Amino acid sequence: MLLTTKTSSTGFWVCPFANNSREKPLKNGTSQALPGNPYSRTSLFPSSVSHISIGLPPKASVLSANRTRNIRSIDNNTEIIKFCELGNLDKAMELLFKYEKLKLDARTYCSLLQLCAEYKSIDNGREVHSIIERNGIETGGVLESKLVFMYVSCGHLIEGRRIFDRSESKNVFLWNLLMNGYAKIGNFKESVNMYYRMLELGIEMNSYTFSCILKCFAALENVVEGEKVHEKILKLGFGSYSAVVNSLISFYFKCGRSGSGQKLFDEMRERDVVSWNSMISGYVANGLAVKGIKFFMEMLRLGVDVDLASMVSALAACASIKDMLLSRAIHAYAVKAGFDLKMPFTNTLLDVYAKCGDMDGAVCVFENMGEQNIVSWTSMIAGYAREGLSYEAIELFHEMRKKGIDPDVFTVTSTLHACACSGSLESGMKVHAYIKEKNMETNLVVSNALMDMFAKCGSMENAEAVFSQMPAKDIVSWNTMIGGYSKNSLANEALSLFAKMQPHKRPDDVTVTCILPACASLAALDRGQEIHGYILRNGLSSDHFVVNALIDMYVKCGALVMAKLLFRKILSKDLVSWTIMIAGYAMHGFGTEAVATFRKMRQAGIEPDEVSFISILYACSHSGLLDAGWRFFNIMRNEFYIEPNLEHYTCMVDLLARAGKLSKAYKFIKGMPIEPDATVWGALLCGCRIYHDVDMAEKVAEHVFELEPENTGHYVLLANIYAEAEKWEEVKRLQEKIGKRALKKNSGCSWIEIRGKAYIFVSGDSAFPQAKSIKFLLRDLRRKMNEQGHSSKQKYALINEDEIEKEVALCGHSEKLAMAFGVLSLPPSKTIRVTKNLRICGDCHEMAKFISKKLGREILLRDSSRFHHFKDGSCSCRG
DNA sequence: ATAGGGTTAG
Repeated sequence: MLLTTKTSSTGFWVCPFANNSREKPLKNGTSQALPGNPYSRTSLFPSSVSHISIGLPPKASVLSANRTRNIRSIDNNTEIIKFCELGNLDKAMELLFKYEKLKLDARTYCSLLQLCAEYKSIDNGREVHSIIERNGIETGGVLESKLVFMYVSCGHLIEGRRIFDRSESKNVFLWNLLMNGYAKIGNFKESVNMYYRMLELGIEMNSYTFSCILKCFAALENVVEGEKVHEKILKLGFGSYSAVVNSLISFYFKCGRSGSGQKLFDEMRERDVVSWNSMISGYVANGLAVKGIKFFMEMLRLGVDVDLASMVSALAACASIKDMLLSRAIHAYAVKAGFDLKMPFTNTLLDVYAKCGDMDGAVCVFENMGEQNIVSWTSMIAGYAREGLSYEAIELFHEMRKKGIDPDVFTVTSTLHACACSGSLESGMKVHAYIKEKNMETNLVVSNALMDMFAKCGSMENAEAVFSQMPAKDIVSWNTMIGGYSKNSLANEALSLFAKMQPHKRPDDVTVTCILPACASLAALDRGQEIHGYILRNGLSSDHFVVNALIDMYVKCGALVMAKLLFRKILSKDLVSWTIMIAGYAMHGFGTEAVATFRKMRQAGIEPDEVSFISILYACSHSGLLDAGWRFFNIMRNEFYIEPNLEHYTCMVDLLARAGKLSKAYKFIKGMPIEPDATVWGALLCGCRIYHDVDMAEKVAEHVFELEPENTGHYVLLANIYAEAEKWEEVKRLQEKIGKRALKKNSGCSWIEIRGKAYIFVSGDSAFPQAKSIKFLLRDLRRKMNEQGHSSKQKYALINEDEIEKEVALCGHSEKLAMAFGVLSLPPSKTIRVTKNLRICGDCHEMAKFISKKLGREILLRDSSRFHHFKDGSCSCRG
């Protein structure tokens, strides 16, 4: 998950830790009422008629045929009503058509509409409606209510609303009905509008009204308005209605006010099962699962009748604390109580297994539950995704579609998560196509998940496309984009989006952990400090992710002292905090301190992982701690059973090469159990340059060129090795090769931040601020260096002839220009902090040392691989 | 005649 230590690339600086490998959800309990919830209390088939279905089995048909004979003599109204009571909508409709022209009783139409509502049969409902209209039946009063009820129940709110609006006798029942209808489809704003309208018109509200409006304000997270409703409830004397108080309790829990919920519960005179259940689920939703379980236990102790909801909530609590033992006990209890075969229960049980990481167990529940619904499938997908089994998750997504189950928003977000984790853009695109097909892009959570998937698959263009067309963006949307830019090495884009965000949304803890890596990668210390200020002002510094990101930022901006200070202040340092600090010491050339920190980490009982080993090996190689390096390499393999990866090998080769053990390094590479890449060979090539081993360099270069033929850096390195050995023929040959391949050289660029503004210098570019004074200063310095015997060694400059000319004219590389600019622009007491995208060149290194001595300035230069701290004529990298 | 608690997500 962490650190991408490519010592030879700038990738190293692009945030390791802070990126949002923080998968914690931002808000809990924002579950919205989904339309068509199969578990609503109003069962589709009332228990009295549950054995009769619309498509009648043969036996039942005979039965109803007999009945038809028996009731033939009875009048038309009674006849239809009889069938309605039996739940036989088809037959009732048949008769209705038969007597279409007759004016039937209002109560007959009412019965029919009631049945249509129960079966959610909009087509039949519309037929009844039109027959009523054609016969000119007076629809005032009950019939009108029934019509609205039918439309709302069938999910056709607009038509229900039309009748409601025209109605002259709007009673509180109808108001409640519509308000609830809007709430059910998630249109809480319209419910709230209706509530305010009721207030205006002075309509007498009842307990149903309050239950509904509290649910809406909870969903809209409008605590203030909800509290006003609370006052009204007390004033109107509804404070003792259990349904109302229960609604209040869940309202407070959903708004994160557990204390208020608890207080209401304590003060209740008569608690019913729903009150208890609200407490369990309330605490679970607020991350206090143990407290939730305590309420469940208390119910059992007091002999309160637990129902399905109690069991499900208790089980959900087990899932959130991953308590398999307790969930087995609850499962056993559920078997006794007969809840174990209910869909919500099995689904939750499945989720417990999945959340505990036992996917085999989850599969077992899934296969044995007989019938699976969309929740079962989604839990499986989410489980696989969490376990990193992305392939399985994506497979299930397609499988459920084949089985005819339509994935919903929950399903697609889980699947997208799987695509994101595995970085499979292709699968992600397929899910995107499905989302478009189902018009799900309008859903905020879905859009956020889509952007996250695109960002993690490295396609910020696609993420941007989704982001820009979102009508409403929440904090997660902004954080996802900023984090995406950060992780995709687009630090400037991250910073500019961060700035754009401010007028819309207040940055939170996640935002700052997303933006700090961008500051770190740009070495933008001033910006980083501003954000540190924001963190302090807004009390975000108690968050682990924030503090770690902050330390990482300070390390990478060269403010090691500040990083150490913050690190010392952390009370419970986690693996990431330690690893950042070890890497920090490593980058700054404090190998011994890195080793000591590693030891302290182990003393603190923290187990190192492969990333912390990369850091410590990197520290050893950059400080030349050969023996220590080997020791850690062996500890990693033998004590922690961590198989070294390419990055570990690169560190070891680097370590050997810097120590001059070139042939040993060569043999080491040859003996690697995994295929070495160009970076591994490149580390050895660097060693060849230090020790002027041309023969070895040629051998090594072959491998490097083969693996990365397009990387000019390698050719330049070999050319320099030839030049230093004065093999000019070879140099020329290589230069021709570079020319023939028309390889574009990575142009060097350096920048320096002065009072929050970054000044960028590109080598070969003559347009930069204060050009005259900089050139003058550099020429002067060069002259003084020559006088003191620092001959500007020609070998440093042998890269490319045109460039030499340019650079001579400009008195040097970009880092020289930036340093000179720093000398001119900053007061003498201030450290000059320069950042370079490539490695510092030898000549610039010499000059930096010279400046530090001659002008008494401290220079901190960050190149692509480490920090160079120049002071009193020497550098922390010791050459 | 309508409600309050219960499973899946960024």
